[in-house]
Amino acid sequence: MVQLGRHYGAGPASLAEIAAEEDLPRAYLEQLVINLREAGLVTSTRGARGGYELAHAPDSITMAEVLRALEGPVAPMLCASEDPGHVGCDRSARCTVNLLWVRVRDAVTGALDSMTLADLVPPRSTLQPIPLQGAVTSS
Amino acid sequence: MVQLGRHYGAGPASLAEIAAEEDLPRAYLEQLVINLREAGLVTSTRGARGGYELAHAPDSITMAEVLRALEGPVAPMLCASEDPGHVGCDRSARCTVNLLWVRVRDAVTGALDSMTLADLVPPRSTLQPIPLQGAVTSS
DNA sequence: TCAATCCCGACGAATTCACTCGGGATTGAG
DNA sequence: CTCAATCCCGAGTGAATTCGTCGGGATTGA
Repeated sequence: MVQLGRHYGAGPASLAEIAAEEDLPRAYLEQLVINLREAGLVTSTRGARGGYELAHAPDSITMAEVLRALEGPVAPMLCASEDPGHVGCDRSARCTVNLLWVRVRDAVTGALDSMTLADLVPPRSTLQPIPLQGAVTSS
Repeated sequence: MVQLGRHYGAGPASLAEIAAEEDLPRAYLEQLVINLREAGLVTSTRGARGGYELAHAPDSITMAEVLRALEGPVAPMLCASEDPGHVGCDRSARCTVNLLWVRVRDAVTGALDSMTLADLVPPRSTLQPIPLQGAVTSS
């Protein structure tokens, strides 16, 4: 997750922390992170004070990698999956629409490849601290 | 559907015909075509010998129009819908991932806009008649 | 030893997708 | 005029996917 990118270089982050910051159930995050670990994108440290860390720098991890790890091969339709071993649909011979999906798929992967985790880690300077519409202003 | 593109200029095609050629249930096609009609992409003729026709030339209908008619506004995630009146997700303020989805969406619409129905009507000369692997070869 | 943390498999509810069903409204042909 | 072909329409169903839960086991620093 993006949260991990923000946290990069500060040691492992526990799921409990991330769950609190992202407001998502911890049990759910566990499932997601399993895929990230198997894809080699994050490393885990077990035991007390353990947690997860990015396996390498945020700007060397493309969103395509992340998405593939979380949701499988990019495939707008099953007949246009990235996975070379995908099953062709029965109509494959006459189905010209496949061309369309392949183009869409390439457009998507292009967009995903062009962004890295670092692009989504908000530069602190330009990001407002979310003022909660005037609740606790110091003025 | 593409089938209608092939049929362009030959008078209305009945759903029964299309269903036979595409090997899809007629009742299902009815549902799809309703959206195409409401979007002004096809016109219908009722009564005996009626059917559907493209409302204008295949090369003036982009696949983006077709897809929007059939599946609603392009939206890889609900927080990045084309529809300006979409609901922002609760995290909208701090969620930088939105940027990613908007880019993906634009890549997709770009690809869809660049193709017309005419691109998917197979040029007869280059399309094999599907030989059914050597069943009736004349050699 | 103990508590924090990761690890893992199974389960469940909500939503979406592809498709069916049954019947009504229109209209050309005989 | 009548009839059959065809479009029109809303409701319903079954499977798959997505998002999330639950309970318990394995590791490890303090």
